[in-house]
Amino acid sequence: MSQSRYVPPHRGNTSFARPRGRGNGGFGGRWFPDQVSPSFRNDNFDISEKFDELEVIGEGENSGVINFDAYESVPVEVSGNNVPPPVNNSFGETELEEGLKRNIERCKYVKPTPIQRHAIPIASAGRDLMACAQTGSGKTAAFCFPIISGILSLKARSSSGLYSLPRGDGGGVAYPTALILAPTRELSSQIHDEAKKFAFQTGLKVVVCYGGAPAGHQLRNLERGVDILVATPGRLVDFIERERVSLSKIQYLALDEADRMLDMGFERQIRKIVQQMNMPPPGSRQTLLFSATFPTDIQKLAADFLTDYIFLSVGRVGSSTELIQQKVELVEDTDKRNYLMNLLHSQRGPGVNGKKPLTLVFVETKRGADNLHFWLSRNGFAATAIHGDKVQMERERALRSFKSGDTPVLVATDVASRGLDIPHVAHVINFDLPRDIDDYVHRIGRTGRAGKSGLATAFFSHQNIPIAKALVALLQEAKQEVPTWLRDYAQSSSQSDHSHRSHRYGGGKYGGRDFRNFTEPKADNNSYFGTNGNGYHAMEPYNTVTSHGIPSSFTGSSDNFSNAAFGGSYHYAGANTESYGGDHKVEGGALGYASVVPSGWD
DNA sequence: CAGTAGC
Repeated sequence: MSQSRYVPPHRGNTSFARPRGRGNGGFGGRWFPDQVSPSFRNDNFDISEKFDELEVIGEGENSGVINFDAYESVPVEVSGNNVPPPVNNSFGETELEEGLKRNIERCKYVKPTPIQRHAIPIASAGRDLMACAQTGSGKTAAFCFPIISGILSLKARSSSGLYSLPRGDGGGVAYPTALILAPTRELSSQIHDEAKKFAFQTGLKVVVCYGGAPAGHQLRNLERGVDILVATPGRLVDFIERERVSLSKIQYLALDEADRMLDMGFERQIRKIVQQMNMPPPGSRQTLLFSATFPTDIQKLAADFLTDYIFLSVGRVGSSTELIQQKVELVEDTDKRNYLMNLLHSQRGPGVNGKKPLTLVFVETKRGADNLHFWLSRNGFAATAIHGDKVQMERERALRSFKSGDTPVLVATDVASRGLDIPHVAHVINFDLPRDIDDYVHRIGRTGRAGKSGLATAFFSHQNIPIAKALVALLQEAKQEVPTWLRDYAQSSSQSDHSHRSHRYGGGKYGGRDFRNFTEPKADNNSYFGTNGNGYHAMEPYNTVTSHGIPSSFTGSSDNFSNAAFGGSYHYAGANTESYGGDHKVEGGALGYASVVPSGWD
């Protein structure tokens, strides 16, 4: 086995060997003892100094030690054909390239999070993947590691003459090998920072492109060569149309916040980039989709981009949230400001290390953000605001000022709701609740990251009745207290989950279910479909899928299913992870069809 | 309807 070959990097002295890791990954430049994870309090003090010593690029804002205990008992669902087994307890077991492993070690990530344990072997095996995992549980590394490792091994082979991987061709056109797309500029920037750390001294070049910043600098970076391009859609399309970037050599495509990227407002751009800009088709590239939420209707859209993919869900979709204490208060619009003021006053005491606790306040509109920011400032609160009508410099300044604690209150629109890893956010306040419950999940996920606890307070007004039902379901799922009045609203409202998407959760609310398992017609003699109850069906996780051939009823029925594979599936509770494979039984038969064999990319 | 996203 490859793990016996793994040789820890030479500088791995034992004082490093303790669980620590990433939120969304990062180097611990600053680190504050974690009030809520006392189990690690005594052995973390040396993170930053060890780190700085290594000169590994800059300051990882998203530093942090993972409280692994918080993740030990999460449910996992995996389905698809021939699912590669997870690794257990260390990155040493993975088949990642040595250069990357060295950086992982430098990052002090000694132990993969659950999403990493499962996703890395799947992605390393070259499989397409649709993955759901809680906010703050380490998704960025989960897709970055296999991509970086994969490119490194391609290059290794290339030097022996097997592959030719063009980078800038001298004609001013950049040919990235991997493309990572994200829905906001700040998130792209964050992913870029992370990926650079992971690719440190490997020779790989990571470049980021997004709007609102001068194009010249980004273009110069592209000209110097790019292996991994991180981008937001608009600027990328611009560069492609100007023929400064070509996607014709793409072998890895990752969509972070994938459901967002395929939702209205982004879907067309993504389809254009992926399907109409010369990118190799599914089967000729590897596609990785990650998010904390993955509504059924979006899963169906996403299937267009994938081939014989594996669906992976770690923890309830839209949940991590047992770590986040959620409160819902009945506050009418006219009372919100006073209520907020009281809340902020009540938490004015010194926070971690004498810093004020950071509070992130979400509002519905850009104008609302400005108004509330102004009002807070006038009332003596050091606040700032971020939204899409601000110029990029202001956006970045606001974020920086919030992270540093200079302005411990940040008023934000949904521009800040997804992916941003801001350490030490103690409290997320939904001043205005979003219309979509998934947005709520992402917003509160700005706290309670990397296994730490957090607090989320929502102001529920009359206008929010449409999401009452979904909110109650979510609170129950996360084992939170549900106010009686809210339960009443939920029962009285005829609204189902959403105004126009009531079917989105298909067969299982928040279940992180693979839609292929409950929307497909049952295949005879394969009773495995539709057996997903609440229990954990103990299953043999791998080598269960051997059959081929797809029922004719599947084949031409829908574009959405053209690439889908229907295969084995397993669930288990995290309690079983340590003895993985020991106590699982085969769940049932499997069916699938021969996957498209990758046939090169040009 | 809001929000994100290029000049």
